[in-house]
Amino acid sequence: MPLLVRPVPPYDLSTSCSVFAGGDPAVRIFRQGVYSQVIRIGERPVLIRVRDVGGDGDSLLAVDVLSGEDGGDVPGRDVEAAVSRLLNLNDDLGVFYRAVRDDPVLFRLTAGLSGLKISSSETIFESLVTTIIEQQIAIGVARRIESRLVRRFGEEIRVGGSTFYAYPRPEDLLTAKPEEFRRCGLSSRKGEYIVNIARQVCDGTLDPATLGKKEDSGEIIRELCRIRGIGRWTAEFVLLRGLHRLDTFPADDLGIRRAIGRFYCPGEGVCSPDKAREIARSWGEWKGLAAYYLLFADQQAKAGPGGREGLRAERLSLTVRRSHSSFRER
DNA sequence: TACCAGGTAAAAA
DNA sequence: TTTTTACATGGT
Repeated sequence: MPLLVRPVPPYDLSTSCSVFAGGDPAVRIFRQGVYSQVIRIGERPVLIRVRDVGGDGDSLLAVDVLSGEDGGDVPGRDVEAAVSRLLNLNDDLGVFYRAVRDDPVLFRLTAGLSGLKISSSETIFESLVTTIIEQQIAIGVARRIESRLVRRFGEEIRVGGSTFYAYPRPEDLLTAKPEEFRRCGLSSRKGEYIVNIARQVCDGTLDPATLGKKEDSGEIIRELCRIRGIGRWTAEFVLLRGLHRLDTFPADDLGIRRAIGRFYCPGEGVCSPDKAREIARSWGEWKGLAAYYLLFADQQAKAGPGGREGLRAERLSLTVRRSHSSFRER
């Protein structure tokens, strides 16, 4: 019997998880309407499979929880909390849509992407590792390197004759050798950064939980930047994905600047970080989520209306657009 | 082949 | 203080 979870509407699982299409089936993937990943409940790794079984317009998620061969049951309430946190099911997008409805670009994009919520990393440590891997290289390349890393260092569980991997914890990476990172395609220097951070978490020098509770995002960014391998760009993405601070706006990010250029200054190419900040000013506490929508829309536009992805996305936006207006009122 | 892609730290100027 | 450079892989 699957666990049923009702997201705060609007929510669209297909759109929100489409970034994981083409992922590694043993690590994290969205395929045929099902999102699957190994998460930890307490310390226990379990495989979750999430699909939408809701009727017209209203999303209702069915979550199958599959333990490894030696495992027993885990509390449904804990799974619900973990999945809600991972997919940010309790975010109220209506508040965001109303906040940016006077911005013509975002008005149009949020209408087409209604129900798109950011997925979070399971832990702050995970978001640190992910974002370091992503530094400077193309996102697709980063994803493949990360997948090799998870397979190499993550705890494995066997479900139905297949193997799946949990994301490596700090203690799983403590003794990793530079050449092991190299074999995964990661530079040995990035490997160094990751092991250093793992060590700091294990010996208590760095306490992600305490860090995450700080009210002031700027203070967290300054603190993260003191860690070797973490610059402002990395810190800001950790705040977005690891701490779900949706007001964080990585203005230096090339992808975001390109997306803003495309939608706000057509023909001018990539815009400057200063210009990006200026345009983002009116988005208030929603700068980060707005940037995510722009990145997403930019990717769609790049895939092109003729491409498979483009066609799929267009069909999707047609089906969700019908229900969009109701979340926009008041 | 060469260059670039959701940067960063360290060396050089 | 500001400007280069090395680093990694894979797509164009």
